[in-house]
Amino acid sequence: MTANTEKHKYQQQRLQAIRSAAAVFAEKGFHGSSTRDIAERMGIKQGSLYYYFKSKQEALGEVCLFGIEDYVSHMQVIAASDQSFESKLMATITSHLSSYRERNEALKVYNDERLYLPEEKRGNLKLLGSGYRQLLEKIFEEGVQSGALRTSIDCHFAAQAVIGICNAWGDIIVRDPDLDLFDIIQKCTDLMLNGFQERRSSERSNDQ
Amino acid sequence: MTANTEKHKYQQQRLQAIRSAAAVFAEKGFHGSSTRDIAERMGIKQGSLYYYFKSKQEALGEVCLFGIEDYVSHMQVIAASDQSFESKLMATITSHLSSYRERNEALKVYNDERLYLPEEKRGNLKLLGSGYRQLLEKIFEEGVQSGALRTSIDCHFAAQAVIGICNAWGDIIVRDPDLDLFDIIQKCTDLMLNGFQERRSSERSNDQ
DNA sequence: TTTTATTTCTATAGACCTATAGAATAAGTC
DNA sequence: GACTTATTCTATAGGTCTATAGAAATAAAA
Repeated sequence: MTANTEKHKYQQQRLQAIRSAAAVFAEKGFHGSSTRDIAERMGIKQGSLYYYFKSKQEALGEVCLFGIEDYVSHMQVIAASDQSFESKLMATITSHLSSYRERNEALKVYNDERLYLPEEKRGNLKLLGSGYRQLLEKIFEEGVQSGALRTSIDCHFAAQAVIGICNAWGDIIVRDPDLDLFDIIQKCTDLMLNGFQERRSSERSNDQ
Repeated sequence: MTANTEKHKYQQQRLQAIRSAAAVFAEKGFHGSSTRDIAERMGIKQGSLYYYFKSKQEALGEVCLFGIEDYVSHMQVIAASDQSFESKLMATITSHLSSYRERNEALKVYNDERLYLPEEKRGNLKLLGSGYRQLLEKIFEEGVQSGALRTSIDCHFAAQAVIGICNAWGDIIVRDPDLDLFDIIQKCTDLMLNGFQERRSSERSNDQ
């Protein structure tokens, strides 16, 4: 019984350490946090933390990975599905913003602090992150081909814009937990699809 | 002559100190930067910096203020003008993104590091920042009234979205100075007005 | 030149921080 | 219980950092 429920206690505690580090890093930033802060949050002494991490920087790496791993894999599921473009876009936004709500600290740390990782680790994470963006870009390309999107749009720009707006709202969501997540998801999706402008029946040609 | 060109040398050097602090904070974050880094960048010794700042935190406050003051005042000009909604929106995006290009470090510092300021100073800056957002919100409200925008849009959401997307692209612009600023400005404006979706002549009613 | 004011320097106190080493305790196994 | 392994603790070396004090240098004024 003990073997199954606790596995090795080490794994549980290490996960706890990652979560604590995520919370502290999110609040104070990587350099503004001390290993004492992290240890205290999980109820152990500063020195004991090094039983779980070789260094503070390794902790940052684990937090960043923890922050994006399953939101990237979720995107793979969305991209592989055969829903309409509109559904895929909404699913992407939903997934992205929900991640902020649920595992908010770690994702925020990934966005804001990953540049303090050593070159190599940052490279690995960058692969994950740009994989995410490329999947989204592909969804847009398919949207263009299927006729759901205007042919004039720049899919790279579009993917960056979606990610950017999700991160911006994610930041706001993290700070204000009372916000209606679904409302924001709908409005973001609507913005991406339709923009804010009233549609005129008469086509204007003086675009600029 | 000396009185006019040099004023008191103090003011020039202090401005130089603010710029140096902005550059260093933008690169390494507030807590990741040392006063030695800042001093070295302006060619003086660490201790000498305290002739211009009472503390490192005061330096951060000055950088943040420097970062947003004229981009806020520029927004006041835009809001008070009597251009069309489309022009105002584009002017806003242009102003915002150009700020990133020109005074990029300080504005980035304002966005990323202001939360490390003491309560009071942060409050002052928040007033400026939310003044900016309210002006933008008002532009949207006028757009709705004039019929340029759909009546269903949430102006608060819209303003946050514009700011969010500008900051997201600002971050990208700062890291990649080769990007075509005007191209991004146009695409952002187009996204906000029209979205990505192809316009159908037949109106669909199953919106969701 | 002498005097005064401005700017920068050196040196350091005092605090905090990371990472390590080795002791101590708890848990598991025979 | 005796033995082994896993987890946490205490203590500290060695480093860096902020902020201050007072000397030195430079510029301005008299």
